[in-house]
Amino acid sequence: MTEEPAAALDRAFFDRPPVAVAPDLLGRLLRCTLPSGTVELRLTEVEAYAGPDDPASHAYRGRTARNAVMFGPPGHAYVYFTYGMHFCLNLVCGPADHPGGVLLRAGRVIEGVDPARRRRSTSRRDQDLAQGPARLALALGVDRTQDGEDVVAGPVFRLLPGSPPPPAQVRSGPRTGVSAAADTPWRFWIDGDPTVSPYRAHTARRRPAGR
DNA sequence: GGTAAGATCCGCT
DNA sequence: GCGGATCTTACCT
Repeated sequence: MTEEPAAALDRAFFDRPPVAVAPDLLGRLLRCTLPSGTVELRLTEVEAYAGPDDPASHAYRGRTARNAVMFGPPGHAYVYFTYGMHFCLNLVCGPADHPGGVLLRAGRVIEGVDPARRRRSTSRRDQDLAQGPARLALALGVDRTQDGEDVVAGPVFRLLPGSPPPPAQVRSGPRTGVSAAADTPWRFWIDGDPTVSPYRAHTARRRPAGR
């Protein structure tokens, strides 16, 4: 009686533009298996980032060493380091000549609460464990080591069908923390879910000391 | 070689 | 609600 692993989403799932993939990711299950523990979460908030046409996308200025994975095959993880201390996890999607991705902004941990809580020592409630993109990456144990990992059938990640919410519960709005293309409603979330991160408009960084 | 801004989070007021 | 932490990336000279 071997337990059959649940069927993963088809690879063609990611062979669509980010704006089409993003809302379709809501309610899906992402499982991450690492030596430090296995964590599975239900995605509740995502953001789409397109390619050269999207000034907010890391792919906007062309291929670099950092964003090379975005220009590779869809269905892989793009992990970047930001603000000097945080990692964020994206899923690469769209045709190879239209590099894009979906930022995973929030989710509800449904398995592996213990390892997630160990990594998120400051988190008080279960709903806070993956509430926000950097928190989500930390709860899963993701860092740059996972950059480029296969999300469909890789040893680390596995994306499962899960239970998509009814269309009426899917909401959209401006992307968070983005100064460019702020009027593009490419952030999608499950309405009323407590794990969705609070919206915060982009705030300009204060001038360095010394006036 | 220097510098400014960044797909953020947390603690304090 | 506001500002500090902390460092990588990319653009400018």
